[in-house]
Amino acid sequence: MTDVSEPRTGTAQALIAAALRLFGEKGFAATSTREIAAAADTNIASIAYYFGGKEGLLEACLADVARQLPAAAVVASDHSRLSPGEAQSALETVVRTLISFFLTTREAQDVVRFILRQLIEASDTAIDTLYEKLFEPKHRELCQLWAIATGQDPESEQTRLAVFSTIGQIIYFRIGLPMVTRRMAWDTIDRNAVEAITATVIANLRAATNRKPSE
Amino acid sequence: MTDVSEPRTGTAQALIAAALRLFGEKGFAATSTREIAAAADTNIASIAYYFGGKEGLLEACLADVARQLPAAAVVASDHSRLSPGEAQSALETVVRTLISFFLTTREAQDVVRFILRQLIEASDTAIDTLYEKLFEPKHRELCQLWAIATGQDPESEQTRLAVFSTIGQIIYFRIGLPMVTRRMAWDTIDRNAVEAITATVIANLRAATNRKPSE
DNA sequence: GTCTATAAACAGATAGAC
DNA sequence: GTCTATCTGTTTATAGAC
Repeated sequence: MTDVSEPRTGTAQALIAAALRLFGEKGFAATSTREIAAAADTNIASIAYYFGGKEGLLEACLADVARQLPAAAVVASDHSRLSPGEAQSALETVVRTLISFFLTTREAQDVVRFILRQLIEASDTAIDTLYEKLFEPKHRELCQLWAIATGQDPESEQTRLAVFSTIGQIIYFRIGLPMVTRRMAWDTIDRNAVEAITATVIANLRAATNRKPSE
Repeated sequence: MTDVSEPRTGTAQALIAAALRLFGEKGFAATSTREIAAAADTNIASIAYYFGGKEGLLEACLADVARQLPAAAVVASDHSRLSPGEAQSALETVVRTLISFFLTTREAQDVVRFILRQLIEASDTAIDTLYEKLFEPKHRELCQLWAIATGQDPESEQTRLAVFSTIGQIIYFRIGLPMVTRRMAWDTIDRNAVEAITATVIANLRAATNRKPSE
């Protein structure tokens, strides 16, 4: 078992990719090591060899996600000099990017499913990893944009919760997608569906950021 | 194995209650029948006897939830005669009820966890059950209230998605609770926490329903 | 209806050949 | 590093006594 902090290659990487997909699809407990090994086109013994066991493979998946994803979700390089209008635009861009990432990006689908599942079934330590590496920095960034756009305090309770409620809508449209598609009578998530969802969330965002700070 | 459509008693009911809790806590695959039987204070053979197997017990849990929950989540008896203001009030009451149900109701916690988990890991048939019995009727009701409050068409794409985004915020505050509590530095979900979340969602709701129909 | 004992399949981990 | 074969424990399901 090699260092957890550096990227993998070859068989180890194939195992992580396969595990990420299968853990996301069926859950950790429901996925067998035999299945993972077969999907990675190797043998079960290699899981113990590289990761010490099934549990170690899960941790490696978490580490992999925590390392790769922040780079793919850059908001902006420097917020401090933005005008309120620019901050609002930046917020809307983030919303658009996140929605299309969550709903359409093929390559990211495995990662998204994996993360969402971890959110529900993960242990405290796994959640700590996701929170510190992924969630907290991103949320804090959005709070700063929100503050510039609205003139509020970036770390006020109101701002933090408002950002959560915006993120929440996006995440829900992914988690509740089976319910949404049935209710909307969509058979696929095409451009129009994504655009309709985006329009709804952006409209809510605008309505929320236009609120007076005193309200 | 008896009829799935009628309520259970005695051992069968104890098994359903235990399974509901354990499936919700750990997931279907990670929960063993031994564990369920022990929690229900009976033997593993009784699961096969009453439900035909572990899978049958899951279906019985779904049926149980689908039968019990709609009764506990009544919105209003008759919407048709409400004024826009009354409809708005009814919407806000639903939001308050749902948030306190999702975040604080002790007795409902097992059911909530079970449903949220099913939403992610369930098979198509399980999702169909949840959708038809639980989700669709409730969503349709809320769309009617939304329509009265805003003057929009209750079945327009815009209305249906707006209702989804409101529900989404509530559901997310439950699913993402581990992240929310960390970010908000809450150690428990007390009255103040629930009130802060409620205020955020209600403020978003008001901002959304005040939108012009043409927008 | 309830329960014990057990069968048959499967899990994750590992020893050891190459 | 890779792989097969196997060990050991656990799983669900079931047979059969009461």
